[in-house]
Amino acid sequence: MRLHLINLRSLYVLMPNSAPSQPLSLLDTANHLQRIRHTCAHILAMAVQRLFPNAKVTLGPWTETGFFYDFDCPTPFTPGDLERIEAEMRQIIQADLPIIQETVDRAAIKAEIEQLNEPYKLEILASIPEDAAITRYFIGCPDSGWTNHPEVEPSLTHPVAIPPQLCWWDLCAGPHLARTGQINPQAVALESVAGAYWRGDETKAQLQRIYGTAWETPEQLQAYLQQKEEAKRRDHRKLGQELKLFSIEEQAGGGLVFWHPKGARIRRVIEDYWRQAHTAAGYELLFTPHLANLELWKTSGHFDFYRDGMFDAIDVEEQAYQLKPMNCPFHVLTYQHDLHSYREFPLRWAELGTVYRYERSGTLHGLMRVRGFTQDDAHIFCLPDQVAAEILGVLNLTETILSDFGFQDYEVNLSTRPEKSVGGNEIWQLATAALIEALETKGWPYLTDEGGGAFYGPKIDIKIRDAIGRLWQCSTIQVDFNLPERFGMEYVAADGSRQRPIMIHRAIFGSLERFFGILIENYAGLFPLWLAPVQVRLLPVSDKQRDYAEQLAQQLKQQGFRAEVDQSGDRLGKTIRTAELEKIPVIAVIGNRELESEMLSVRTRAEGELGSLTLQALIKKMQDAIAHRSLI
RNA sequence: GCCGGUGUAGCUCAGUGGUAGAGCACCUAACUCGUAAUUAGGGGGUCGUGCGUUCAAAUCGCAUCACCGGCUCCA
Repeated sequence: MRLHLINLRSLYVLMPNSAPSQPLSLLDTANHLQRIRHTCAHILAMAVQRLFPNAKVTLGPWTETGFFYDFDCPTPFTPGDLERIEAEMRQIIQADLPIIQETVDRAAIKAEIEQLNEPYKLEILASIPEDAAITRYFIGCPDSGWTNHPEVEPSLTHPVAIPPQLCWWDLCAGPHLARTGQINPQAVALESVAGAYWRGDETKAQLQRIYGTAWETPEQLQAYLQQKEEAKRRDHRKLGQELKLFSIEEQAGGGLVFWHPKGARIRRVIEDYWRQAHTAAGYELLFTPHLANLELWKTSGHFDFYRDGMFDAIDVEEQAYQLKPMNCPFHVLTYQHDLHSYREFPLRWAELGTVYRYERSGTLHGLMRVRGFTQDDAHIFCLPDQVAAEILGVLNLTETILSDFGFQDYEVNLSTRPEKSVGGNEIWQLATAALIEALETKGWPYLTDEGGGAFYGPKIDIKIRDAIGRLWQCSTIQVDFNLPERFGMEYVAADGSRQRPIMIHRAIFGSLERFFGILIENYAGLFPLWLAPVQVRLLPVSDKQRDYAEQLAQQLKQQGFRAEVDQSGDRLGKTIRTAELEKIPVIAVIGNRELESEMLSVRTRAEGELGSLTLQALIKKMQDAIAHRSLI
């Protein structure tokens, strides 16, 4: 997942991205942890400049888990450098230097920065509004006569001893701690170095960003590191490999997903469930091509607006054809084939549509960011006064589906009109009001992202919270004024006139690939019984019980279970170990005792050994677990 | 795409200029076994790819592809 850590647009308004309406008050004394982190960023910058006098400082804010600082440094920082920088930071912390705020005069500080040759700081200074107060923060005592870039001989082999009168400063709005010694050096760690662009703009200079984490106590640091380990343990790329769910093949190209038999079984369960749920909610299901004449994409506007995300066109008998990056124009064409009456509305058309988008190589990431994926897409064509009810219907269906996959905690965003957009103000207001009405009827709290909508209409995005608290964006509901206009869509109204329908785009999983990745991580590979690729494995104690085990497996399969017999010929202990490592929910041992008693010795992933059960009792137990979508 | 890192057997990894290794997996044989690894043997790699340096390259250089950590992007 990408964590949006902070807003970098202005050094003077530091705010967590998750709560954009609550900037950190400069007078806020309660945010001790943020002060720790912000001060750590300064200490990091000070340490780096002491060890690497050529490094230019830029800026370094606090984040949700720590801090970072971006440097322009001609030599790349190595992992070994990080260790030395961290050691230097500890020295600065342990020297317990005072941190002193000073309000400065613009012209005077400008001259001072110029003298220090810190071009990025000059740019920051220039971006501070004329009427704003300008402050700097010293680490160490400003009266000591020492200043940045001290004449201390820097050393790359060992930390530089900190003279007590040392001083370093950074242009900054604060807030900070009063002394470096208020930081627990055992609760701070540097994490990684990465590339970053100055001002987040890829046309500007590439900087080196050093990430660190900082907490109030060593225990909190340990807890954070454990959480990171847990996320690593659940990584869908690792589990996907171990559980033989999917792969991405270098020979085929990056970002193209191969669903292996076990992953494909899960996908089929998901798709079957999805089709059933949509049919029940009044949707029709469509199938459309993967490719179409490029003219279609010119008509839709995608060629103008999103060409960068499309693969190059394919020449077909001197006509340009385009691999589809979206399904919507195909649904519009399907609509256009017939003349529609208002009496048919709302029309709800859904498709598991596979789209292909050009994503830059560096952005590809397992199942989360790919170049070919299947959207659980749908388009609703309706009358203006049906929009709010349709949106509400989508919210209800979304809740039903997501909660059946174990997601009950959502964060909802409403995104309004962006600068670059189409359509009249009136219709934007109408659509936005319909989205709000639906959200309020549903009773879901939401955050508003002003200007975050699509160019063609406002949208609702729903993020789900997973088992370890991470948020994932999946569902999206968008009102579209653009496509009906561009394609000249019409319906016949009650008075016989031709009118333009409203179009709603929506996806609940978003992409099947991505949702599968989220499921793997959410369940840590321990899929609930209804999703498990192998639900029950029968383990014959020796070859003598193999035929009997096969008969039982056959009966289970006839009841619709995904059942199989261990064919390895290994000893019992090994077959159990194998089944456990494969995270199979139910295993049943078949030995002579079971053969004679016609029972099964059952062991489940959640409950351990259950003792002897009849086949009927096991079937009942599994049917219950499937009905409740539980782990068993 | 950009910055940095990585690429050796199906998987996880060792191997710093001189005849490619281990564990697991796979195959074969023996054992016919009771709740997380039976024993023995065997097969398997143009060391991501290409070009170069060298008497000699997994090892050094350049290019390229893929992946990893980020940035940027994400209709």
